[in-house]
Amino acid sequence: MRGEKGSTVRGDEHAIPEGIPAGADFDSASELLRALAHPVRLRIIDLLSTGELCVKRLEELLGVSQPSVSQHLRRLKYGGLIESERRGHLVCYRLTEDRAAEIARLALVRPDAK
Amino acid sequence: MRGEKGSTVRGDEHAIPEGIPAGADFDSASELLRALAHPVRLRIIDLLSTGELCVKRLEELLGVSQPSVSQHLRRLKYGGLIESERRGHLVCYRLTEDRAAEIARLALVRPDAK
DNA sequence: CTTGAATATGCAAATATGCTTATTTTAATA
DNA sequence: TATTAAAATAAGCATATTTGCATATTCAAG
Repeated sequence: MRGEKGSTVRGDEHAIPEGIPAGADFDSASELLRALAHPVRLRIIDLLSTGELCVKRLEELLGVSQPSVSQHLRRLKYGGLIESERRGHLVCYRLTEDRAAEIARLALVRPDAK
Repeated sequence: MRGEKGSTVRGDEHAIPEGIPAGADFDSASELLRALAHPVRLRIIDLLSTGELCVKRLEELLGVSQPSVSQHLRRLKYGGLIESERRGHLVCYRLTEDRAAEIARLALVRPDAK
């Protein structure tokens, strides 16, 4: 991307229709969605919606290399979607809020199986 | 991406926890989220949740160049989130289903204003 | 204080995105 | 038919992601 980062606002706008959640933050929202917009991360969120899981277990369940799992977890963590806690020599992850899981579930619903 | 495309499945998995929507299609879901994961597209979805709007009007409301608006619209259209209809020399767009707007609204909700 | 398992990081190459500036297509009208 | 407005496409770039692999780092036991 070349521009700075905010939602581009080039000219003056006219009457704002409505429906826009007051001071909605479209940038943060899109970041949240980007964090979720990856098959592996979606599966991680889905798996964690059941309960806490450690990296090792996720690696097995996902069938993805450990470094890869860690990277995806880091991304989700930066996004504030999950949090971790060390338990012995395992590091367990869990969701910090339900929003992520709700969005994931909505996105996973196939309205009309392709 | 270097590999094919599907959610990587490298080894055999063990007991699948649960919570996973049967034959959930994580790839399609992540595509849907990627389509929404952009501030301008989120605003478009939000604006359209109010009702039909033509490109020209969107261009004004968004303060984004016409080609850019068209590109975002095309992306949303490919994702099946919106549909268009020609009205005179204007082309109007509207949501095809509520899912997109619901996800957008969920993502826009600030649980704890930063 | 070694050892081995579990995690985290760093990199480089391949892709994917998004924006801007033309150019083209479509349909309405003079 | 020639013109014009509106929208879609194409081309060129700069930047971001994703991946796979290699390499650290961190712990918990011995």
